[in-house]
Formats: sequence, structure tokens, C-alpha cells
Amino acid sequence: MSPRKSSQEELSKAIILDVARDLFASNGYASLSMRKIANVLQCSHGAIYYHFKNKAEIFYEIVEHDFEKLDQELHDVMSDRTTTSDEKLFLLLYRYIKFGLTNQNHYEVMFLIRDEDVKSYLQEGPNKSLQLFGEAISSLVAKPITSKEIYSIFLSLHGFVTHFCRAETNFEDIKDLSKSHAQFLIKALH
Amino acid sequence: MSPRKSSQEELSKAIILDVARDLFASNGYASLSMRKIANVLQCSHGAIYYHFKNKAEIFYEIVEHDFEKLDQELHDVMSDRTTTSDEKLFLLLYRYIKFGLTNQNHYEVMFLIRDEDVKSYLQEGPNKSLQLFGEAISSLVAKPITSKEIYSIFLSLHGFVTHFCRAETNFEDIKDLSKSHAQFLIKALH
DNA sequence: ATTTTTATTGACCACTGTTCAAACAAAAAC
DNA sequence: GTTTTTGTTTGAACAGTGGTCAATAAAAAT
Repeated sequence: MSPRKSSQEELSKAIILDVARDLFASNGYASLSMRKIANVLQCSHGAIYYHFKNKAEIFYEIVEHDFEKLDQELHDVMSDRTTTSDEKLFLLLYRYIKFGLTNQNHYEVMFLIRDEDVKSYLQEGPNKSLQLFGEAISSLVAKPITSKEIYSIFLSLHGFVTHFCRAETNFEDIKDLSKSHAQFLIKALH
Repeated sequence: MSPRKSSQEELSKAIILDVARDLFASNGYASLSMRKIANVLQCSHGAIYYHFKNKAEIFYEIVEHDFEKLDQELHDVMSDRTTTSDEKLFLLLYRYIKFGLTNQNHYEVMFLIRDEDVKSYLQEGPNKSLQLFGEAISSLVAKPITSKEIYSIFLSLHGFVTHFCRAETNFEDIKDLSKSHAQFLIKALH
């Protein structure tokens, strides 16, 4: 009919991302198709490919953006003057788990999906998290920390989140377990 | 042409599993299609559905069967009379990592894939691993171990395997890191 | 008023897992 | 030995996927 929309209803990266972000939160990567997004946007799925190279690009942009909240949160923990180093250390681990489990679909794209297209966008993201983490932890523990220990801490948290992501467990349901996991890991550091 | 094969070349669960297992080891779950399997079997893809309910069932049978090697390996560690408890504890963790990383596609089906069909088959498998693990660890440590600690150990190993599964890292390339991760976790137990 | 650029459509491609009527081989019943 | 029944395979069909692209029309530039 009309191969181009009136300027009022023209698409844009931002509009697509808004809709996709919304649907993504409840659907996840695999079961949210380009056509479903197009449907909500009231456009054809082909149009989306004018704004994004492929499906992976859309979702990576969403995830990358939303992961800044995690950075922010960890940063907040570190710059709080009312908490001790020990408390900070605990909160760092605890908040990481909390973030992962309250943004399970995000976590999946960032750390779990094995799709090659998705992975091609992930050079920076996960490493950045790891580095931030490492620096923070090092600064909180008196004893010198090796990079292997940093890895261990990070991957141990990762395993916790991954497992309960798959089980689709609410964070609220495993708050206690999260706390004890964080404490368990801290014990290994000392 | 011939809607039924001569008895010599008839399909069977076993034959399908043999071929699928082979292809699965190098292709993984997502990118190995029913049609590819049928192609190698020289039959139509429809025929496979006579022997298996769906794709997930095939792969679950493969994975379930091959995971017995892990059970066996852990059992071997425990029943070795020449190693101390401390050595056994280390080997338990180390061998788990090794198994996961030398059977990455298996590990993915058992613990990672979020597909509903796959998960419907997974009521027993992962819990069984966890339980075996818990009993073994408890028996190796003098101090009483809580179930939360068992969880922590297990999920920490899981995170390690998961991460390097995604990165498709060879176990050989991170042997050292595996060892230090195992040792890190043991430190938390004491 | 005309040309150029830009964004959208929808048909199309090559896939995917899954279903199922039809067809025929083998086994069982007669 | 013939007929019936059962078991197994085929291949077309379905509904879906991500992705491409010529045709087209609105908007912008001339």
C-alpha cells in the first residue's frame, strides 16, 4: 500500500528499542521474534532491518544499555561512606546476584546465549564487568588478591545466577541462599 | 517410492541415537536439526518421529546416558584407597570441571538450555548430580557441612564450567585455572 | 516543479520442529 | 497360500524463524 510512512509514524532506533525492551523483559531472546516486534510496532518486519543489522544487534543494544544499571549499583556500593569494607564486599557480591536474577533475560544475552551472532557483539561487556569487579574487590581486601581469585569469585557468582536463571527462580525466593553464597565466597578470600 | 524399508535397513532408537550422538558432539543442540540427522541416516526426517516424541527427547537420552560417565568418574575418585580425603575433595571438584569442559554440548543440554521441551525432561538429572556431590563432599570434610554450602560449591563449579563452555575454551587451556578454582572453593569449606 | 534521498513494504529464500494421511513391508491369522 | 493386520517410512504440508531485496512512495534537496 504505502511503502513509506508519514513522518509522524516513522520508525527510529529508539522507538524500536523501546518496544523491543518491553517485550524482551517478558519473552526472552529466543521466543521474541522480529515479526512479533514488528507487529507491536505496526510495521513490517523488513523495516526493522533498515535500522538494525540483525536481531542480535537489537538485543545487544538493550542489554548493554541496561547493564549500566549494574555498574551504577556496584559503584554506589563502593562510594557509600556509611559502610565498612567488609559490608561493601558482601554487598558487591549480593547486588550482583540480585541484578542477575531480577534481569534474567538480560543476563542470558550477556552471559549465556551461545548464538554466534549474539557473541559477535560481546567483546567488551562481560570483560568490563569482570574488570570492574576485580578492581573493586582488590581495593576492599587487605590481603593481595590474585587475578585467579578474582576469576573464582566472579565465576562462582555467575554459576549461582546462571542456575537460578534457568530455573526461572525469583530473587525473592532465594534471598537467604544468595546471602549465604556471598558469605561463602568471602570466606574463601580471607 | 517405498514407504517402508526392508528389515535390514530399518531404523531403531539405538541406530538413531548412535548417529545423533556423533553429530551432536561436534554440532551442539541448536544447530543440529532433525533433517541433518535424517540425512546421515538416509531416511526422511519424519521417520525419526516414529521413534522419538521430539528433538528434545533424543538429545536428552544421549546426555542422560553420557552423564553416567561423570557419576562413574566421581565414584572412582571416592573409592580410590590410595588418596587422602583432601586429595579426594580436590579431585571431585577438578574432575567435575574437566568433565563439563570436555563434554560442552552435553553440559549445555543438561544445565544451560532454557528451551521448555528440553527442560521437561530434566527433572532428575541435575538434582541427582547435586545430591551425589553433596553426599561425597560431606563425607570428606570433618566439619559438618550445611546444604547451603553444598549448593555454593556446586554452583561455583557450575559457573566456571558455564563460562568456559560459552567461550568454547578447551579444558587443556585452563587446567591451571581449574585447579586454582577448585582450591579456592576448598578454602571456603574449611 | 523536479530530482534525489530515505524509509517501508511484502514477496521471497532457506531454514526450523512437528504432524499426518498415504503407502507399502513384514508378521499374523486364516 | 491368501488375506488381514500391524508396524514403519515417506513426503507433503503447516506454522514459524531470521534475513534479503526490488519496488515504491514520502520527505528533503535542488
